[in-house]
Amino acid sequence: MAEYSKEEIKHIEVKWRKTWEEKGVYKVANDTSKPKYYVLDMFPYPSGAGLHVGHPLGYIASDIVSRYKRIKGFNVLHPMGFDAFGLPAEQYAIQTGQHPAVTTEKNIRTYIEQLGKIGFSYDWSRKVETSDPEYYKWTQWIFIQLFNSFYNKKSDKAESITHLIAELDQNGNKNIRAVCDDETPSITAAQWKNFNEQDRENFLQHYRIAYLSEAMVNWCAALGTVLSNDEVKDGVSERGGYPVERKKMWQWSMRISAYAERLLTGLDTIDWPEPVKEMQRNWIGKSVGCELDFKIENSEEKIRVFTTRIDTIYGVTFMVIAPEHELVNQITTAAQKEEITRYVEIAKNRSERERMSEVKRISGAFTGAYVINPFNQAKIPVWIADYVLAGYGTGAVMAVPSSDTRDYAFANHFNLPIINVLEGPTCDITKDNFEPKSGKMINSDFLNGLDWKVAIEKALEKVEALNIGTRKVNYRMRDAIFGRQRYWGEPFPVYFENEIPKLVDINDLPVTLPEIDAYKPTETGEPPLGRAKGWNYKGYSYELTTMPGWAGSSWYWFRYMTTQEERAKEVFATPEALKYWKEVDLYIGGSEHATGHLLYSRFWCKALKDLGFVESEEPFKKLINQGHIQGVSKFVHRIENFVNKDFSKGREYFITHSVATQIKKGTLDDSGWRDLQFNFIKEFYGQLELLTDVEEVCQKYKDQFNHNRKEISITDIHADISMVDNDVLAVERFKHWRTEYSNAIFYFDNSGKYTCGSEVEKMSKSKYNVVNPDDIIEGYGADTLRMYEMFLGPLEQSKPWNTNGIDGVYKFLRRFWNLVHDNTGKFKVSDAEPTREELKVLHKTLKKVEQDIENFSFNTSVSEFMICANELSAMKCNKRSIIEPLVIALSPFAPHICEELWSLLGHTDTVLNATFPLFDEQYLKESTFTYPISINGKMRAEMSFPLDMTKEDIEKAVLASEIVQKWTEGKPPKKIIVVPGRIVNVVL
RNA sequence: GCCCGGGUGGUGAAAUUGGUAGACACGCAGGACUUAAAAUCCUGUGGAUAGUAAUAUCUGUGCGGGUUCAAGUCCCGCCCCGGGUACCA
Repeated sequence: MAEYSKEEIKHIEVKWRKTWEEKGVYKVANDTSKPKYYVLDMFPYPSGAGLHVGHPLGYIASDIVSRYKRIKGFNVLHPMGFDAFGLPAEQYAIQTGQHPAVTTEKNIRTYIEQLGKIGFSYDWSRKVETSDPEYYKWTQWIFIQLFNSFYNKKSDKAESITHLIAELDQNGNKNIRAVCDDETPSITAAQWKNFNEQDRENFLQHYRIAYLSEAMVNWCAALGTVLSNDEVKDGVSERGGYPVERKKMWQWSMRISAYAERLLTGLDTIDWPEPVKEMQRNWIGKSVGCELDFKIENSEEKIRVFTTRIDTIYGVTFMVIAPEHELVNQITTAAQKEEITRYVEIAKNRSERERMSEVKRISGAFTGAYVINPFNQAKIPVWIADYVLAGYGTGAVMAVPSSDTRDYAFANHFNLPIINVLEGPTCDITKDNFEPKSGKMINSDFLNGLDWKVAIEKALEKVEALNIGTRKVNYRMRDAIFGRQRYWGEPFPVYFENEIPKLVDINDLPVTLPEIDAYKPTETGEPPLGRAKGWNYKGYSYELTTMPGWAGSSWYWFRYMTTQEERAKEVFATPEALKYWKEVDLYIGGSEHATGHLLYSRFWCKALKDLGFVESEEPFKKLINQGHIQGVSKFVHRIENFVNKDFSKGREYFITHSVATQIKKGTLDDSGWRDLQFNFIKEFYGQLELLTDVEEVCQKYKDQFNHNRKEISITDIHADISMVDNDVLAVERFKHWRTEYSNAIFYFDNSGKYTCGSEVEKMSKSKYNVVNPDDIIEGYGADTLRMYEMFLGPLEQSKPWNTNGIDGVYKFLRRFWNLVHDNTGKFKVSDAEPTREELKVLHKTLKKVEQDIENFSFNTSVSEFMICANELSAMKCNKRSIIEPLVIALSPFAPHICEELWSLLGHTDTVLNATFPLFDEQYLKESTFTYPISINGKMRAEMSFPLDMTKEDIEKAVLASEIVQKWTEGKPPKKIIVVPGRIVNVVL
């Protein structure tokens, strides 16, 4: 007996969460008698800032689906865990010396506690943490499987490396068709047999799926570590500003390129948002073309290029190779040496992103060398330029300035010739409508007159006939670097014996992270693990890099399938569980993972399937992207160079938002500036000067202010959003928080308030704009938080957080509660027969809600519930036959209040074991429809007609109506369109 | 730069996928209850013009064009914002 008040909400929510836990209602068994449904949220990284209101957005959605599917009769797996390895914890460790495991554990505990308060139906007994040795043991185990595999093109799948070795023993590699490095030599069985152990391993590395290779990295000598592109700004490290150089390093890599084709075609079999599929397709970047050798003039060397447009071969007027190309030094003539060296030096350390994005700044250098066009023996100059990347294709392009815009810009800039080889209305590269894939060939010898597509095929035949190149499918996707020069990651199950990488015995897993004295690289530039004392495998030193962040998250959904008890069985997941759960039915997470996590996970899933460990080819059947909740940051505005420093004695001056904006725009007028001066003086001297008027004061202190307005600027400084209410700053709290500003002077607006500026930014601790779900729950309860986050808008959309509308959701829940509570707060339900109107409201709601959940349109289902509660309130309906089905339908959204009402309605079992009520179409049938009557497409009137009325009758009735008569002025309309059950449009 | 997404009242948004633009909320305004405030309830609310009023007309979905009986929705060209761009997760 109570009102739906703050105290009551807390009481109800705490009570039910405790009961659910005690009864273990969320514990999921691998119960094969029921159909399964696997709902997964993307693994959170437990950051030190704790959970903010952005995190639960997707979790609430997946929880609604989980609860809904459960009351629809499915056995639902809905687990949660933590992607616990990562750079932030390590960065924190470097700064504070705290072991990352300690801070990570602490953060995880906070997350679990915060998640617990929202009422999620997770089966916590299945939790995984990637940094837990019991978990990463299996990550290491998977690495071992991949190390021991190669990709056989004949069977089109990964196989054991022993198959490859057997074949090498027999025939060398002449019959082997496997994915391997480009520079893999051809060897005979005899050669193979003569190889010593090291040669053999080096050779096998060309084939292994997990292998060592030289890869380009951003090396920062001062920090002794490798940096991500993210951490490099303008060629120097973001932290500290130390120089960064591009350097080749031996790194573990994953031969994901072997799976390029399957990753591409697999996209057609999964229900993912089209944009994400598109991004993966672009990332994989399949292009069909050919590789072609150009002989270097006066040399035996050749330069190999890849092109998709071999048809334009007669338009090649120069060649561009990457500054890192291996032949650069060799081919450069003495005269060009200096220029080339200088260019290479500059280009080398620029990031790929910079090199690709700076399209307007054209740069390059001539090597002095020439190659010969194999089709017409034309002599072609060879340039280097940084728009050509070494890592893509062959690192060399045959430039056709008449059909490629970058080549054209380059040719234009350096005055290189341009030969048109295509003719047609859209073939002129200087025109806006230029379309490279159009027209017919000209200036192209035997290709003349052919359509470009046909010409490609003809030219390819010629290439093959002349034996100067081969057809080739190229993928933009490169193999994935799998090593990190960091501490806080999975150690590799690898040690080195005489520089030969060898695997740790499976029975010795896991290789646990050793303790080290500091989380920094060693003095000699080795990774942090180099500091570990006495850390070795049977006397041999371990691999010192660790696995990247994506290692642990590339298989975690399999681990969840296995119950805690089964995990003791020494398997990464039991075969029974894998067979039952197969793959994730619904995966919810951000689209920022489109080309990282989601691609790597698909890759590992396929590899594990090839090796016979799992059943599914694809890990995530359906994917939904969730938008991000952004923060709204608040700013105070500090005016710079306005008051003389000697005079102000270091006191800062903060001015209210409207004035700051005027200063920024340069629209503040003279009296505004005068007020600024006057206010400063007034505040500076306290009450002393109040007797004098503004003009006088300003005149007196004229010299204390800068009157050159061009030198005056505004600096925006973050204010913690907890100190800002409705844009108004609590000035004293701000001064207390930022003691360096404790004696600052504030300039208020007319109403005597200090108004802050705001901006939408990422929600982050450093921007002081984090909103914690705990605070919302404290004020309104978890049910309101859940429904409000859904009510905010479509799940996929990003939006800034604001609590402006939260009262509406809270009021709805209270209204729903009040349907079955009288005004003294007493529970009251009627067993009377429902009216037809009440049944209509019920079934309309059930229909809409079910459809909306199936379409993941949760915001509209919340609205529908609101409409329903409004209508039932108006009818004063408290009938059990109406309320009870609604309680079940609402329970996935607001589980606490519904569980309470369910129990008040007399049920002893949890509402989770109820069955979702089906809607009945018979209550929704209408016999008439109110047609909008438009004139020339503009709605002018409404008219009701029976739904079975014929078009002709409607037409007559509409034309006869007064309103239409008014518009037609008696003349017959040009046309009249009647769409039954939709609209009538009269065209005049 | 390239790839992907988004832009609708003062605010969050909705719109049967080409068919009444602004459902549902917040906010605001007015009213009821109250000694008063809070809470609650009721009414109104895109903008402009005219009218005491019911109402009427025009205008309106980032900007400029187009297709159509009909465009927030489809097509072409721009502008702005967010994500990714290979060691953030």
